[in-house]
Amino acid sequence: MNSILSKIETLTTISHPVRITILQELAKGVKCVSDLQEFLEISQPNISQHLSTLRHANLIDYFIDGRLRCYFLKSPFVLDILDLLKKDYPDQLEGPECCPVTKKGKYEGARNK
Amino acid sequence: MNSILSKIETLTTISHPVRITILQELAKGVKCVSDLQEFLEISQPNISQHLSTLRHANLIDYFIDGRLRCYFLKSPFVLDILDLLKKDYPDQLEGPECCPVTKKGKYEGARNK
DNA sequence: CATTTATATGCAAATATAATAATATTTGCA
DNA sequence: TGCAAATATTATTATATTTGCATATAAATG
Repeated sequence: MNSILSKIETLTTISHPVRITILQELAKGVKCVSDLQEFLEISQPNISQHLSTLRHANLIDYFIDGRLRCYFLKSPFVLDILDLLKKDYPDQLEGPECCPVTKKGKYEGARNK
Repeated sequence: MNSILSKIETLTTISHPVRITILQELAKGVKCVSDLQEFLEISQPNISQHLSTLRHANLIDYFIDGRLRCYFLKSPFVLDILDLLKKDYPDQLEGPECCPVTKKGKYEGARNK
């Protein structure tokens, strides 16, 4: 789980509004499927599918309580991502002032974008 | 750029090995397309396509130096994500010990997963 | 001005993803 | 046992993404 590639796969997996919402809920605590149904305006089978996707990506797991499946968050990396989603950002970084150096460029200072 | 939804879109956009590699390079400094060609083992048109994707997502921009296009990173959010990609994580969070409370569960302690 | 270099664009084929609908599985309880 | 609740699975369809290839554009060079 620490290779760049597996983290990119994780990003791919979680980059979906429904799955992010599920993960945000699970970050608050254990939830069973019907708890999640109250938050999500999609069908139960669709929720199950998203849960299955997240589980196969090793990001969540569950235990069983009777007929409930109680899901919880398993990935510390995902927790960090969720934090960044809450964070506030300035619109954009300042671009390089002028004369950046790349291998091929001479860059005499013109920035005629 | 500060809504959760636009951040999720950003995640979707960057969740691709080639695009992450491009962004990591740009995080180090300005690069023109042919600089990037040395890192990436894909065709030039394909690189241009990824750059175009990133640019339309407002994550990078460029300025022109002669026939070079000098790309740079524009999104502070992406910088933070790139940092997380380098970070080291424990394999997984500890699950809830027992008896978590959800709306519907009684959870008398059994954790017969 | 023709050619070369750097880069972009458009389109088609292959592939992946998402939502939906229908059905199945498991458990609790009467 | 049998039924209902909670959840999962599968197939199907619709849509999006990725890549390769051919071509286009724009600036520099001879």
